[in-house]
Amino acid sequence: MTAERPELAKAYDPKLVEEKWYSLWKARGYFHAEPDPNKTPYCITIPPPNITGSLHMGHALNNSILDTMTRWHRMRGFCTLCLPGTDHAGIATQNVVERGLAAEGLTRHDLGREKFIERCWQWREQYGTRIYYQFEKLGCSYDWERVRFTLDESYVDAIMEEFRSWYERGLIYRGTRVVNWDVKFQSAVSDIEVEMQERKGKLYHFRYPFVDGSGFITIATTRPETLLGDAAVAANPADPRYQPHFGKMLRLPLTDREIPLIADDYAKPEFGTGAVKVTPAHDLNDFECGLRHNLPQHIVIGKDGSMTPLAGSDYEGLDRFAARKRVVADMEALGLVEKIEDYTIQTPISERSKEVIEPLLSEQWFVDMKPLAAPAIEIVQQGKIRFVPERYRDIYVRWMENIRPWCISRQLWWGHRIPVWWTDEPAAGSADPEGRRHCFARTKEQAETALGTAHCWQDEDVLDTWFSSALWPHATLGWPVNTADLAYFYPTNLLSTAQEILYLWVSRMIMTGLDFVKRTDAPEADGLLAPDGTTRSILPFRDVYVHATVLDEKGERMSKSKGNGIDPIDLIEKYGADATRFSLLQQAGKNQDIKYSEQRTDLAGNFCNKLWNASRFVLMNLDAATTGELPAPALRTVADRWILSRLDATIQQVNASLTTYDMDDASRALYVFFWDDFCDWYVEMAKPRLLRGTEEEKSVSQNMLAFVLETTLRLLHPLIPFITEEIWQALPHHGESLCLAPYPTEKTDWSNAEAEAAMSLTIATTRAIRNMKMELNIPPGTRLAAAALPTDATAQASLTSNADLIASLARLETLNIVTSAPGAETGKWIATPVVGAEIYLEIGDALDVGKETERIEKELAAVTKQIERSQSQLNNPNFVGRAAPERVAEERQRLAEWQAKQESLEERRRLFMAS
RNA sequence: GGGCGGUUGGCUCAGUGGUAGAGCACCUCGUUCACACCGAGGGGGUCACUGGUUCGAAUCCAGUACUGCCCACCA
Repeated sequence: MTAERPELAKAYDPKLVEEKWYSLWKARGYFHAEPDPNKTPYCITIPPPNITGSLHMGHALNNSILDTMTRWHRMRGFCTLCLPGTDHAGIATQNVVERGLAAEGLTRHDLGREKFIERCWQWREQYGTRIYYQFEKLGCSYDWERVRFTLDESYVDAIMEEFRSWYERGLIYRGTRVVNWDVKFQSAVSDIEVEMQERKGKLYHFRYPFVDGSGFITIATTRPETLLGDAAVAANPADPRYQPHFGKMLRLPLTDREIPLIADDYAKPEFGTGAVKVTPAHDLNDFECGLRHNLPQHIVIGKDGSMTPLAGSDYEGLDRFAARKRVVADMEALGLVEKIEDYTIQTPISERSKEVIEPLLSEQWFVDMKPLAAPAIEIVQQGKIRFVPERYRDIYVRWMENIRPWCISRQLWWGHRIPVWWTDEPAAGSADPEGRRHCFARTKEQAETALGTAHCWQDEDVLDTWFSSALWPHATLGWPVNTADLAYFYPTNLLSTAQEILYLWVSRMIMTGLDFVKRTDAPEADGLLAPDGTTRSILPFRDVYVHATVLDEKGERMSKSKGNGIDPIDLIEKYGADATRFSLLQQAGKNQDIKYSEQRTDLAGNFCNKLWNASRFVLMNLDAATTGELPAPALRTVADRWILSRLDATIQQVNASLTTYDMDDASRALYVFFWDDFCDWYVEMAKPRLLRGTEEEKSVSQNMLAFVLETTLRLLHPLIPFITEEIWQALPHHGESLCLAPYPTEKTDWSNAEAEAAMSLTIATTRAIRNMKMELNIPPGTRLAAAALPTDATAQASLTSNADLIASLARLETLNIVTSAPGAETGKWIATPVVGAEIYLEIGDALDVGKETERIEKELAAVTKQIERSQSQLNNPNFVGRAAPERVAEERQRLAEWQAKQESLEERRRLFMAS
């Protein structure tokens, strides 16, 4: 308990509050974690943002969630590590650096590989970590002493080990197949980095004549330029239109080639003419079809997107789109165009360059994913990795079951160069004159030894960025070295991410984790028994939370090109980090997307302001002797017992909601408790004793307020860390920072049904009186006398003990608890029934018979409606016979209450009619 | 084409079998002791549609419509 406590400024200014705390927390090392055998570990390795990135709304949402979970566990006493880092982001970074070069009129080839990579590093030094500063602004309590980057030396060791292992096991292999080719980067990109867009195009119907002059076949295509690479025309074997012609040769127009008409069930009879041209080098389907029929693979489009010599001298060197026009024109000149239709084409676009992807036959490195996917499916099906929301589990499994080989080579410079060395000299003693061989090696020396020759060179390509991020959870903790961190913090607890990288990233982390991290003494829940039967393959994380996508207020995806993005840093500047976090957490539940509007943050800021002002009120009424210790039960008023009961319910709700990642429920529970229960009722009920009570009453009230507020701040801190710390420091408290204060846990002895019932009668009575005054336009300053006629002994007791309280809340002169209705003959009072009592308000000459009759009629109508509903239910023999008996009794009770109310209203109406 | 969501007051969303809710917006009132970024009171919804299950459906089931997202090699 510190005697000297800082004071709270009069007005809440998030900027002043937030600036000082982060650096203090960081300097004191609260966020740094070292393995502690006396504690349970809790670990998150945050999704590493690209070094090209700056904070966007998705980051803000995800990191608000991650930090809330981190702070919550730290306060609960876990040894808590949240490890930050960044991703080198191959294509994205190369893109920005090349753009920079272009501004200087240079290309990467002007610099050469080495100099270019130097430029990338410079860029990374300059801008690559600015997002860390933005995380700090958001309040993220990450361990900055453990920052990792995917090109760190130790991280590279992990990637080399991954490659070596898969290479030696034959899982990594060299293959020639059609890949998605990005002509701008001149590199392969993965299926996942290709987005399909609907674009307007044409469907061209071309005639291919038979060589023997017996007519022609019409085929349809959206890419006429690929005609030049056609190796066959296929039709379905069951298609009677083509059955007589299978095996006949066709003359491929614009070329001197003859191609066969083949039978393959990949051709669908119902589409177009039922005949499809086959271009094995430029279409994945055609490629596979070509393999089945041993067709030649004519590469007619080159890596730069222009036509190759194989396309013929008329076309060589033309850009693919120019070649398209030229082919159409030439076909028209030959009279071989049957028709051209408008057509919507699903066009593959490269996510990074936005260029149309060219499917292209090329030689690449692949990983065979099937054997890696099997355990990754099993562990999820066994429920050892929990997906939240659950629906993503099935989506994951379905995708994993259909997994395809992963092309991991990229023809880029920025990234991890593939650790494979080549030579064209035959191995010693080998009879094979075709000596092209390769081996795994990290250095030329190793390669020379392995290949047995000095004449060798390293593969030019680099690895797909996701090849490195796939190792994130274990590689950041030290793998392949079995460090103390890895032993203690792994498996990690939570992976929270956006749904679009479920496959790209999450599934691959699961596969690599299970494949590479194995332990002999691991508990069953941490993994799968490995094939050797003595070790267990360890899962990388226990929970996968897939957060919502943040859309704009119209429900559209935020994007730079649309210009509808919101910069979270602007929000933090304007409303504060606490309001920004709270507004996002309030919307983060099991929903698939969030329609965000700035108004939400403004409103969350109002909540912070309310918190500030209510705290200021409490603080200004404390004195030096206030300890903030909970007063003994005998000293607590019914209101005190009530607020503790509400507080306990809130503690339980918040802890339960955080366990299931229902941030929205946790936020709502805290909002309602603080604003409605604490501010609107408890503080108002505390005022008489706090401001005008005896010394003892005052002291109990001060300690109650300080205690409840301090507990509430601890509950709120993981969500809104800055403002809660600022206020907490000004309150009586234990410890040096709220970051390290214990998180509230349920206190079942606070739960108090009796106090809740008594307070709900108090609140209902207060509302009834306020309502009567308002409806009859009684000037607010008027102090009236009121009476309450309880319907039973319990109500009698609680009304009697709370009479003064109600009088104060409802601004009455007095509230008398009576045993019979006040004299009806005066006609100067009005009444409202509540559950448990009849409330009378004496308004004397202010009574307006017309208005009062109107008020009674309105209430009667509502009551009558309820009675009718209730009666029809109770008159239904099926309901009485089949519904649960408690339910029927409850309905009877309810009906009785409505009827009592109706009776009293009718009685009142009669009196008014008479007067 | 396949899969998965959503549809509740003017707006944004809670509510998963038993009396339709919140915040904002709207209307009325309020400058005495934290907060007008506030307080008090009020109006406003046949819970998208159709059918089914049930004593009883916003809630469960089937279908329809609209809408969004993810996946996919139909020329």
